[in-house]
Amino acid sequence: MKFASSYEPGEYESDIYAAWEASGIFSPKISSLPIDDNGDGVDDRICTKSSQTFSIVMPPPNANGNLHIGHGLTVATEDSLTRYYRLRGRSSWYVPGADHAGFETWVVYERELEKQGHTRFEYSRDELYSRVWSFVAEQRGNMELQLRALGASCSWEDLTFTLDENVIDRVYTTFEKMWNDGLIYRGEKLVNFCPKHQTAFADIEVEHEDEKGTLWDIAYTYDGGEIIVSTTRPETLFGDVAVAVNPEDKRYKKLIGKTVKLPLTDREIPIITDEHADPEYGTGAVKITPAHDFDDFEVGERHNLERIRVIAEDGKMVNVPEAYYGLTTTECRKKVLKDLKDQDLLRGEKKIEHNVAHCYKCGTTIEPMLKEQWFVDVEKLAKTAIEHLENDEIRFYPENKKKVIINYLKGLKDWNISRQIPWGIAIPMFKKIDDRATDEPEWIFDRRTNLREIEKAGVKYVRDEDTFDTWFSSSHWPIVCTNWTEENFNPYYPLNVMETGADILFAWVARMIMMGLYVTGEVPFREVYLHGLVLDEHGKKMSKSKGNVINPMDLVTKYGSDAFRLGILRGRSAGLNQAFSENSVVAGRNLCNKLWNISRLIQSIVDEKESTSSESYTTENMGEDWICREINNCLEMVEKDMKDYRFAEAVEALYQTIWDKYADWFLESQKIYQNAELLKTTLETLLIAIHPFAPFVTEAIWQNLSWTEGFIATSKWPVKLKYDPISAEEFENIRIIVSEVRTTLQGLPGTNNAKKYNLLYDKDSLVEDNQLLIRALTKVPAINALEGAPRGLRLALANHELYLDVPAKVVEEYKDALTEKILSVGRELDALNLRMMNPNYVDKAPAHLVKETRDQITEKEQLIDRLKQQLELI
RNA sequence: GGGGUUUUAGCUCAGUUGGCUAGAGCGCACGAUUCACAUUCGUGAGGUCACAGGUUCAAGCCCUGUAAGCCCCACCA
Repeated sequence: MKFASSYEPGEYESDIYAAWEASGIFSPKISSLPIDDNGDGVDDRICTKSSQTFSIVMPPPNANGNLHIGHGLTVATEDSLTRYYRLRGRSSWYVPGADHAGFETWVVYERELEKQGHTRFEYSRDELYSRVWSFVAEQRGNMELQLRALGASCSWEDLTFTLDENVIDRVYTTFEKMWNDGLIYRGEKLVNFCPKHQTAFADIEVEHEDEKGTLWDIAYTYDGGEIIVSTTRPETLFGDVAVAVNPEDKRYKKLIGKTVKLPLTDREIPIITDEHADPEYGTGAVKITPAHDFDDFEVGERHNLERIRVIAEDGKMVNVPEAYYGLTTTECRKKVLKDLKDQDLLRGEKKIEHNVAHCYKCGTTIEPMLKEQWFVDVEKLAKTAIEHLENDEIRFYPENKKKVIINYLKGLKDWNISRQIPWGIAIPMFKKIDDRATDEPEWIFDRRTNLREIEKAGVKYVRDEDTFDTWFSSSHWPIVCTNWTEENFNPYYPLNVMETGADILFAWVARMIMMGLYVTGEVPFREVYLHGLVLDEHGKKMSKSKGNVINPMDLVTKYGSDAFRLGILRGRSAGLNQAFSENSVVAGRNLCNKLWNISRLIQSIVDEKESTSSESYTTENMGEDWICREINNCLEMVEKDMKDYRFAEAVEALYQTIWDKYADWFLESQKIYQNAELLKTTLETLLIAIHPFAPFVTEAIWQNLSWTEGFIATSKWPVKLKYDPISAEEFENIRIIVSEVRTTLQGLPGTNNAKKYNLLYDKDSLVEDNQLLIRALTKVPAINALEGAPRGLRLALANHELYLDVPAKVVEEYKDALTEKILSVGRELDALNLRMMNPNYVDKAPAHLVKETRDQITEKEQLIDRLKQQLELI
């Protein structure tokens, strides 16, 4: 095959991915079944487990949607790790996933139904479930194709969908265990309820926003007086069961224990004391509505108060006087206010700013609603998780997140796992409907959720209509993706690393840790790497409403998959929300093209030399030793950066080495002396080293090169190159000389100086021996031995006797620049001398630093001498 | 209210145990040119490291405080 003059990703990427996939190289090589090769009855995988495997699972993208830029970062990060460890020889398993995304998908589907003029209430739960299933099935596939386009080297036959049978099975097993352990309870609690979506939300799914509101003062009367309470929700007064005042509040001391008449009703309610009442706020007296307010619920618990529900799930009034019955909360508020005013009980109103909870999908105000729900008692789970975290069993990147997650777990409230939507895993609980069977428990666990009714021992039960909170099932992710079981040892569990967004640290990571420990007794992963949000180029959050959303697929199409991966990893570090810049993707694209052309050049040299394939090379000149040293340094940096999850730094090191060192110095030098075997080895080394980040272009090159075999994706991580360190260091002198020649020529008056002036050397074997090379790198027309007295312009930085053969007239024009240079070196010298004159520095600083300073002083002094010689030559 | 985090060149970011004469990419300026690559090569100009104190021989880095931004959690009847 031939190398075109530029790399066109579109021509290679899909074919390459298809070839990888067809060859099965992304499947892990170690079976998940027990192996006992030596017949000692012990599973042989146990001893070598951690050093031989690498496992990572994909946070499942929504099966129903397209990938966004955050997924792009996720894949770039996770796949780089996977490919790196695969090259390092580990049996690597990257398990892909798809999320049924319970609520997200439900919202989309319900909108779809509305468009068709239907509502969910026309169908049974089971009908809805199968309808959404088909809906998602139609959409699925998009997301998987996009993951392939990003180069994700995952094991597709292991793709796990969150509604797969084994997932449901595992979730039921856990639930059953929790039920038997008494960790599951049915409780009447206030939940965040969205009246539009008719479902409860976890606290974490609710968004709080500041809003303008009104605080009304209402008079609650008693015989011979009244107490004024302040409220933002007058319509809930029908649910009031008490008025609370602060025990320290002197104003109301006398009223404690009295009863007052609840306005617009005949009911009498007591005046109680509770810390919750803030004397500073409003009138200091607060109405207590346990069924419709979170704080009041707690006050009610403390004082054992009744909970009166006055708002139904559809957002309409119930359990209220006839005149208000069936009104919406808004209508009811109006009427209550009007009626209070008519009865002269409304004593004032004040505009305030307060924080209101909203549904994160539709923006509807969340109604705290009293509901029977399934809860997980999290106390023990959280406690165990904290113990293991404090025991440093999981390493976090960034480190500080460990503290944050422990802090969260310490204050964790019981977990409401019921959701009132059909799209999800059915809760496997059945309620007794046979009242005569009084000895039987009210609720029983049963896996047969495909049935609406079951019969056990002659008693009939009906299935709970609710489904699980998605986090309940996804907290099993490391367990279900690796097919962990109670019976067999699994070499892929715990995962080596969990990679995900820092924004779901609480919702997901914390729950996976609790669940992993509960189910398997082990932490589910050894390390956690959290990435931040990808912000737009101005550092703002991407959102549809702002119109600043960037589609990763557009970038892949425009610049190639590798360019996207290199670009998105650049300038990014763990846990931080950082801006995205298309420029970085452009730089990535350019690097791919550079790699392509480097390979093209090397292939042409190899062809020309008809190099017979031999494994070893010998270095023959300084540049060759030098590049081996630089490549070794680069490998070391990449290895360390990968261990520390410093992807941006690893990419940076490779970029600098490939471009600045390999292409601009080494390959240029190879235009004089060519070492085909070394070129082959060094190219392979660099291609493999950057393969984790740029899989497609490196594979495309690998397949085009005449001497390589197999896939680069499954090649071996390179060993360090052998070289002569003294020779390598000598090449630095050449670099210094070349750089100075270039700089000086650019600084001289006139243009095209490189072609005008020759370089003269005096008794210098380094320059004499490397004339060709220096000429090629500097472009000077000739390099000659100096004859007679020194002339022209002496090069001062390089510690060699070198002169540019420049006419006196030109040097004269350069004089000012030279004088300025002498002054600036003089200033640096002064600073160094000042440091040495400080006795504390000489006494206290480490000896090697003091010596370094002394050496620098000597160097500067010599440099000034040489610069002065330049002046004298004029 | 609690917690976290950021502030370094025009822009986006490195700077890991204090040794810095503060780096990179992009952008900018100047120069080169067809023999791997204009998705190129060479050279250069850009910085009171947010601010104020402190510790130290030495502070971008450590400590105290201030300011501005961002994120998360809790919550205001």
